[in-house]
Formats: sequence, C-alpha cells, structure tokens
Amino acid sequence: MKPARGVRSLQKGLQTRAIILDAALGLAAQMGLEGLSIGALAEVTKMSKSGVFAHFGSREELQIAVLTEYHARFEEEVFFGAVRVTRGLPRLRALYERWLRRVSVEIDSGCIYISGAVEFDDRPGPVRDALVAMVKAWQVALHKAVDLAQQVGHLRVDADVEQILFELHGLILSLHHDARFLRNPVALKHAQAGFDRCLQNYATPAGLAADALARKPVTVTARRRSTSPRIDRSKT
Amino acid sequence: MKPARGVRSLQKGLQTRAIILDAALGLAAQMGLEGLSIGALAEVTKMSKSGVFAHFGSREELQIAVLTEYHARFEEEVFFGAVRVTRGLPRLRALYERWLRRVSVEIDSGCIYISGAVEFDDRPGPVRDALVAMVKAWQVALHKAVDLAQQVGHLRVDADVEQILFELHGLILSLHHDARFLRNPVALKHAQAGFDRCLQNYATPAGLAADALARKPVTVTARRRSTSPRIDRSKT
DNA sequence: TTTAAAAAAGCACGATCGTTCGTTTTATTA
DNA sequence: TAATAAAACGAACGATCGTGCTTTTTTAAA
Repeated sequence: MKPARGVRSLQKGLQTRAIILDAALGLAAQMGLEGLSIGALAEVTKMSKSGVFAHFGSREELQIAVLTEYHARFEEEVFFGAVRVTRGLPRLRALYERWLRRVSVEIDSGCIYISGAVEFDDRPGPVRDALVAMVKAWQVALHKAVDLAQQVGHLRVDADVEQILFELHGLILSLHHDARFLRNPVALKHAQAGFDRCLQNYATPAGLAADALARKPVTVTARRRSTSPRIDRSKT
Repeated sequence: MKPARGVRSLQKGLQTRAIILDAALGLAAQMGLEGLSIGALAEVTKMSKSGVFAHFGSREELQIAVLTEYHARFEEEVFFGAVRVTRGLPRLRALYERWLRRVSVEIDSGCIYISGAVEFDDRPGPVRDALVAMVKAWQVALHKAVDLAQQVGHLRVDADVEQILFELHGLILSLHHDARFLRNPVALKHAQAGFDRCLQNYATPAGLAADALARKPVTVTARRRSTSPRIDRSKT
C-alpha cells in the first residue's frame, strides 16, 4: 500500500501516535512550536526519526497536530469545566480562574497559544491559520460569557465587550510574562487583583453581589476529570 | 594578530558592524532572536558568512549585540523623550503613549522585548540574562515614574505600584498580540482606553485634572531626533 | 608609495534539520 | 498457524546551521 497518510485506522498506530503527541506537547511547550524538532522528538520517545515522521507526514502536520491536541486539552480543562457554573459573573470568573490556573500551572511548561502567537505573528501558512482559528474560537467563547453576564444583569450593558476581553487577556499575558520570564512569584496575585478591579469597573451592584456569593464555592472546587477518556493524561 | 575579539577600534570595522547590526535588528524583529541566522544575515548584507561572523565572535554575542542596540533605541525613543515632560501623570502618560506607539509601529516589525521574553523564558544563558536585565531596567524606570506621580499627588498613595505596572504592561502585551497576531485594527484604541480606565481607578482628582490639562499638547507632540547621531536610523 | 594591520572572503568541518526509500519487524486477520 | 498489512527501523540525501582556519583584499599609517 501507499506510505503513510497521517490518518490511521488500526489500534497500535493511534496508540503510539498519542504517545508521540504527548511528548511533542511537552517539547513544544518548552521549546516552542518552531523549536520542536523530529530528531529531538524521536530521542525522547526512543523511536527512530523516520518512525516518528511517518505518523504525521510532515513537520507542518506535526505542528498542527500538536496544536489540535493542545486545543482539545485547553477546551476540556478551561472551558467545559466552567460552562456548568451559573451563567453571569460566576461563570465568567470560573472561566478566568481556570484560564489563569492553566497559564500559571504552565509556569514551567509554557502556553502554546501565547508562544505560538509570537512565533507565528508574521509567518503565514497553515500552522498560523490553525492557531488563529483556535485563539479566535476561545475569544468567541469568552465573548459569549460576557454577553450572558450582561443579559442577566451582572455587567453593565453599556460596557464594551471587546474592551473587557482585551483587558482580561492583557492580565493573562502579563501573568505569563512575569511568572515565566521574570520568575516573579506574586504575578498570580496581580492577575487575580486585576480581574477584581476590572469587575469593579464594569459590574452592576447585582453582579458584584452574585460574584461575592458564588466566589468561595467556585474558586475552591478542584476540577476532576470528566467522563471522556480521550487521551491518557497521566503526565499532566 | 589574534582573530576577532568583538571589540573594534578603527573606523571601517565599526561602520560595517553598525550596518550589520541594523540589518540584524530587522531580521530579529521579524524572525525572533532565535530565528536570526548568520547565513541569512550575510545574504541580506551581501557579505560572506565568515565576514559577518568575525564582527561578533559567536552567535550568542551577536544576539546580545542586537539586544543592546535595541535597548539603546528603545531608551532613546520611549524613555528619554518622555522624561522631559512634567513629572506626575503627564509624564506617565507620555511614557505609556511612546511605549504604545513603539509597539504599534512595530506591527510589522516586532518588539524584541516581547518576542524575546517568550523565546527565552526557559532557555538559560547570557542572552536571557541580558534580556531580563533590560526589561527590568525599563520596569524600574516606569516604577520611578509612578512613584513620582504619587509624590506629586496625582496617584493615590495607597495604590500598589507593582499592580499598576502589571496592568499597564498587560495592556501593551494585549496590544501586541491583537494587532500583530490577530491583525485587529482597533487594538490600539483598546490599549488607550485601558490606560484611561486604569487612571480612573488609581488617580486622585488633582491627578485627573493635571492629566486632562496636559493631554492635548503631550499626545500631539511628534518626537524628533535628539542631538545624538549614534546610529543611522534611516530605515526606522 | 610602501608597509603593516585590519577586514572580508573562501573553503571546509561536524552537526542537525526535514525528508525519502527500501527493508525488517510487529501486529492483525483468515 | 499462515498470510497480509501496518508500523518501525536504518541509512542516506541535500540543505543549513555555527564555527574555525587560511588567504586575499582593503584600509590606515609611515
């Protein structure tokens, strides 16, 4: 039959592909998507270069596969865990808290969305396109959460949603920068305080009340695995 | 004589070194410090690889030289131009406006501080050390400006200076992300509005008055070259 | 204009990169 | 267990990487 096509249908193939992808996520988080090399990936998985290569067909497809996998994990950890929280400020805070935790847990692993945005901001091609699509999808999800918070009367309706998202995203980026690059241990507190101050600007009195009410239970709840066992997550 | 030592004393050497460095800044702004290769640099300057190489002695020293040059330009454009403005909120706004403009002018050239922070956040070595030192120096300068704004009564003295810096930096990072990566044309407006909203939180009434007074003349003044002709800036 | 030094070029090195191809091993199915 | 397909390997390719050496060209001083 023809060589590899990037799409597997049997057991063993998918299994080792998942192992490779898991290692690739770790490598990409540390070295960046551009720093991810097939040789290093082969070494870390104790496979041959060509063996690794055959699972993806090209380096570009490997990068896209890494992105797709990262997106799935991000979605599951940050998004799906928070949409079950009461809509309005409680849900928005839950989204932000999980997002924040994802970036600060990744203090020694790196957020591929953030590093990828810098690496591919003027490097056109399918990798950039895929990354842009994922980041925009996440922004749309946040947009909806803010919209809902306005509809339930938690956020002032005259507030500019895009402006809120811009500022919240800035807090996340600043956290990533200060915690990871400058190794500033209080960066997390600044990001949390920034969110609170943002709310004080855009929230209604009813929103602040709802937020205060929901605050303890929401922030404390530790997230447990949902039912879908899509991928072994033992190293995460 | 011994080979190259990275320090030149005669005319021609420094001259072409400056030319190379200028090209290297452009390349690094586009490809990142890690994407900067001596081969590509030789091609763009129409020199031989070894000819380029001899001016720096190693790739690492080239990267550091690029950083140092970038730092000098940043300092001159952003910092030295703003410290002549009245201390307090007017100066802080002047600093922020220039910083902002530097990042948004660089929409198609890239801020090396920001891309470098992502590239070197877990890549120890002298390049990372140099970059950290420069970013911290800039933060210290901003810190002083905020301190002064508190001392002259423009900012509330109970405000956390580090928190203010964290949030302002977040706005800059968000601008860089949205403008450069997502190509969102309204990102600049969001960054400006974010600054204003930040002031409304931390400024005193006297500060807001001083800011309103100084706003027109300060923001409009276009910056002209100062007297020091350290380096040909024709491409900038 | 001759002379000594600095600058640039030329060439080659080992290493690593992504990728291709043919072979061998492993896994699945009949 | 035998037959068949998938998976992994091994070796090699052209390209590029940073870097070292030697030679030629250019520059500055005598």
